[in-house]
Amino acid sequence: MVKPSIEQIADRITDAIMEHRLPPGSKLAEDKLAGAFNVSRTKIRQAFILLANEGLVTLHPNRGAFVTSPTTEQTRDIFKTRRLIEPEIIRDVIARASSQDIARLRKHLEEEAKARRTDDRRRVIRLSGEFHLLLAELAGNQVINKLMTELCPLTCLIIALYDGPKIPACPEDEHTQIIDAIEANDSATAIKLMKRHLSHIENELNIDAYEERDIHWESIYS
Amino acid sequence: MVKPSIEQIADRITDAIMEHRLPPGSKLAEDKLAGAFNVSRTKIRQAFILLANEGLVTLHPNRGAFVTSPTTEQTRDIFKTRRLIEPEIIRDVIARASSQDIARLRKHLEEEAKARRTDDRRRVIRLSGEFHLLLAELAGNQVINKLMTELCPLTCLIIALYDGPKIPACPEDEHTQIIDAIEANDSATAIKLMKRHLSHIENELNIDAYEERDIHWESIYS
DNA sequence: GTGTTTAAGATTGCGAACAATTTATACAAC
DNA sequence: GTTGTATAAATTGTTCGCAATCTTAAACAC
Repeated sequence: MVKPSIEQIADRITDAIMEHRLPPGSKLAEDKLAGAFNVSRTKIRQAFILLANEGLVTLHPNRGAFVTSPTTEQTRDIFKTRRLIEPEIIRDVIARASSQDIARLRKHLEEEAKARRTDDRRRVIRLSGEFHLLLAELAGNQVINKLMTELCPLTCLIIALYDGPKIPACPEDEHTQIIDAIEANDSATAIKLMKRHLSHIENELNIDAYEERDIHWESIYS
Repeated sequence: MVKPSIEQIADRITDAIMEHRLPPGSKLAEDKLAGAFNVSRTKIRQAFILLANEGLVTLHPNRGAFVTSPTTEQTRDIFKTRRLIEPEIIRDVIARASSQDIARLRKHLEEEAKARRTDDRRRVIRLSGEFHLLLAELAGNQVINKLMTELCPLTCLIIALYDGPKIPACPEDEHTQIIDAIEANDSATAIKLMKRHLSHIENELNIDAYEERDIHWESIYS
């Protein structure tokens, strides 16, 4: 049995967070994870450093690692950034994507639809996020791609925190419409749909219910 | 003597890279750094993980950590991303910045000018980068701010690799003009100037081999 | 019953020691 | 002079143990 690398450990934890198996606020005990992955605590700590740098995990000194609970400010910043970046991704995809790439996107849509039909909610959430990751990959900008690989899991975390009773992460047909517009080289429409899509997700969140999560102690005791 | 945190170690190394005291390709030996910072190798390795995640350092398994030598593709992606993001930063700064914030920017321009007058080239390079970081900070978007704190040192690295014979990282007056336009709430002009500014930097680069120098750790981290 | 103090237990932070791997050196062969 | 190989040295990768800190629980006072 070969031991996993730090990145592999971080990826496994990221997957668990994206699928909501590790809800926001979960304690990540070093010993438990070291046992689960069959490695020493050192490697777990190193994986935590990676995850903390991406914002998925928050480290409290001497107290341990916890799955981040994004604040409303972070939520706003994340969606604002995605609305800035993903239109650019679409422009690049339209400029660069081959027919094979479009086929990959279509295949991904199939996977999403299948997961939806079988009511595999966790899989739906992850695949919805990975649709945006696939687009970022096809755009061919490594900097933006890396940024998206951080923002997508964070968005999943936000959905876990704030999502309404029956909201599926991303409405399926919106993804399909975006790909239709991309395939038609209609960047204006694709960008408009993407922006609307992101706004849909953000607006479906009921942030008000959880406003107590980001309390400004300074303003209270000033 | 209090021991530095992982982040402080990473920041010190980042500073050294930004000031071109650690040129691209430099080997970062764990023992040497552990001695320089008076900590165990464990913390140095953790700092490396942070720096590698930001792209400043490249880890070669069993061979060690090296200051990254950005490729031409990475250079293109970094500048493309900055041209996308920094106009948005300017919009936000114009929308949010107080007169105090403008004063901070003016003060920074003073610092830059002073470093230029005293021919402190390393300081000029770093301050030029930090001007963009200050703008990002004032924009108030933590996601974008974090991205810029990664892209700026990388840009310094690129300048170290590819800069021409006598190009000062950023022409001084361009920064001043951008602030003038921001203070006048003229976002169109400020954005145009910023894009032109970034293009200037990118276009001044010439693709040449870099010269590897010997590094004296004691003098750098005394 | 509520709240405080104290002690035991558990967890994290750190560094030293050991193992695995690479790099440097010496030397022989061609 | 170069190439190849074997050995030694140096460096990285990992584990383990100990100290510091936090958490829990029990004992105690009110």
